[in-house]
Amino acid sequence: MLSLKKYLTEGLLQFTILLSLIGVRVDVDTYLTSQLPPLREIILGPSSAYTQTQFHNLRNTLDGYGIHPKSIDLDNYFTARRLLSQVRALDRFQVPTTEVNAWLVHRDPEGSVSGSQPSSGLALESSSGLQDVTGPDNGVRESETEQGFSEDLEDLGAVAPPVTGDLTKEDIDLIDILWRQDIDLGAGREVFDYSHRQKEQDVDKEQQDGGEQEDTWASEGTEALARDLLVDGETGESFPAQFPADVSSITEAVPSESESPALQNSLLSPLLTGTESPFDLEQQWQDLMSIMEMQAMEVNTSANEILYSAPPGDPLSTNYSLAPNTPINQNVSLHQASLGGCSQDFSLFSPEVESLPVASSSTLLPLVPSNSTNLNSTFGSTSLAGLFFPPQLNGTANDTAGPELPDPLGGLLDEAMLDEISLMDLAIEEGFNPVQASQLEEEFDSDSGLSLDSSHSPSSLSSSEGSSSSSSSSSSSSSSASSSASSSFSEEGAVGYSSDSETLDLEEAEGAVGYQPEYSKFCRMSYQDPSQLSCLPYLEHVGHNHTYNMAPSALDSADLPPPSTLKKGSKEKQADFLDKQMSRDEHRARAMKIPFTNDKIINLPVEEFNELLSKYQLSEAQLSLIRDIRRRGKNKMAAQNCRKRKLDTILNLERDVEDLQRDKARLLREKENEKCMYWAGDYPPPGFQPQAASPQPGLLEDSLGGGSEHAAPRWLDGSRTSVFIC
DNA sequence: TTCTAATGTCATGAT
DNA sequence: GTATCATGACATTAG
Repeated sequence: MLSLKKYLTEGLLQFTILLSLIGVRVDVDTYLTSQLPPLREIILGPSSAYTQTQFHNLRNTLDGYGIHPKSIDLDNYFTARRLLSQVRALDRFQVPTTEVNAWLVHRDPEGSVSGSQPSSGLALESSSGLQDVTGPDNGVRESETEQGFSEDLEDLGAVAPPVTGDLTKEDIDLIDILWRQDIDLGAGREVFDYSHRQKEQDVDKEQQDGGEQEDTWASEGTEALARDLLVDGETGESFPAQFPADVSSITEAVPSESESPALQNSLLSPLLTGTESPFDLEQQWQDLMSIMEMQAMEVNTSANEILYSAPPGDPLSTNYSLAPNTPINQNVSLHQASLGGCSQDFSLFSPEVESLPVASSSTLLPLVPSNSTNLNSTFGSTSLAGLFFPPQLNGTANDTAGPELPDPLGGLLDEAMLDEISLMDLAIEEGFNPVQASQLEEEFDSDSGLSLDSSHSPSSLSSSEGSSSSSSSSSSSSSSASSSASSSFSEEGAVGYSSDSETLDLEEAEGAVGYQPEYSKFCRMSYQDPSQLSCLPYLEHVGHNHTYNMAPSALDSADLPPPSTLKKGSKEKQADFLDKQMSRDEHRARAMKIPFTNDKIINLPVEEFNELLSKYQLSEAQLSLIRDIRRRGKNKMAAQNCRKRKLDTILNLERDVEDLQRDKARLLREKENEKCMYWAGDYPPPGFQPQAASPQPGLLEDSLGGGSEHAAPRWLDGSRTSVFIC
């Protein structure tokens, strides 16, 4: 294909140049840019802008109707979706399932660990593992190695290269992708690396031999670690939780680095499923049962006691140097996050982590958890939650979880925050678009009987709707153009073109549900139950507008507080603003008391849409309006798509034209540098010895060999030229 | 006041 | 026949 491209491109250009030399004007741009899509695709490759797509079908295949498959932001979509899917796992405890992916990924690089021979890995790594503990140089070297490992993901293969003869290149690529996802999660390959764990196991074994560990310690740690294993929602891969979801997991996560071999086995067993010996399978079952037991038991206190009762002489306890009153929860998170190359991985989210002390001379692991302040300061910015919560919220959450709070419970992820994460999780499953989180929640609202339009304030609604209906239905221009600008809510999301009007899209969505667009992403739960805001102190300042469906007059006359309150005044303004933001169809829908939002009407698949219609007793007028709204909404989306596509096509054509012009100019310059061509009519000028220029095959008919009396070659059209080399 | 860009809507054809 | 999409044409609105 490449050669074909090259041939076509060069051939056409040469052809064009030759034609232009004989006076035939050829518009290269016309032929090469867009007028011949197949030719263009041959040369430049297929363009999604020219692909017809059934959006409603893709809606199902793309796990929701959030993004258009032709969207150039599809990569961002998947990236964001993956990140959000990781976040959603934070609030869930997921029992490690028998996923073989992790095991395949983390096979011993030497190939000596055949799954049923864990001891071989132990033998291979035992010496180095000991050196890591006792030798400061080695510790530093390991940290350096990890740093380099995480800095260059391509070098990750050196840590645990999947040296397996049976693996194909696709397998290796898949493994690397899975690894990268683990890296994104903050779990370095070492976390899953059998050899690496075996190394730690050796350390622990030595310590256990010294009588520095207790059996209860190990059992607690086993359960803790097992519970800390999460399953990637996207890949199904088990991985250690970086952010413990509850206090027990947090407090127990600290000893997870210094537990007994049984603990290590528990960590390994979920990852070695399918390839481990029957003993390991049995061990895994035991771990699983212990996990189930731990779910019903509160063991954090005992774990803490065990943790703090570690002998002071214990090198590991010295390393972690945890005071009993030290809030360790987030330190633990970071500590775990820093395992292996995770510290660098977390630098993806915050470069501050890179400035952390990587390793001390006596530490086995690069991150020193005793530096609680530093770690806590970085946690807020490095946590995944920080990716999705505004800094303000994140900062507040960090404060609540900071070391200044004596209660270690205060550092946990707030349950309400986890609810938010769950909500975003649901939004992911519906197509990631955050706007659709509101849509999804609206569905919940509808299911719970909390009608969006009618149940909030029916009395005021009727008044407002009456006014709006009279105005909107009578005068088509009653709604401003801003409403149209904002009405692209899930149109953009549904059809995929990520326009610059995301904010406006949100406004539209909020216009439907009555939220302030700025806070829409984080106030979903409060819509159903504002009291839940008490659990989210960082959201208390959010001025919720629950009067969105009230007419301004109703807002004035109703139970509005005195206008002296600036906050309330802004509410009123926002209500007015949102009312103005509504499109005509929204006004009409409210006037007709349509019990669901326009977004639903427009974006639901036809089956669900019909189901929705069947759920309600709607009049003919309502049904007609709903169908009109759906038709107009879809057409609006289509129009936006069409314009966007048209614009993209124009821009692409412009770019192609520029490129081709540049190439053409370059080729002409090169040609002119090689030869100076004179148009000499039929005969060469006197004094010049004609040298038959090498004619292009098929373009010139060499008449020299044809017995012609003229020496000059003859063009196909019969004209004769002489080409002389300067 | 006019022009222009952006957007919504309708009609129509295609799938 | 219906639903949906694509697109040209026109209307409206804001700047």
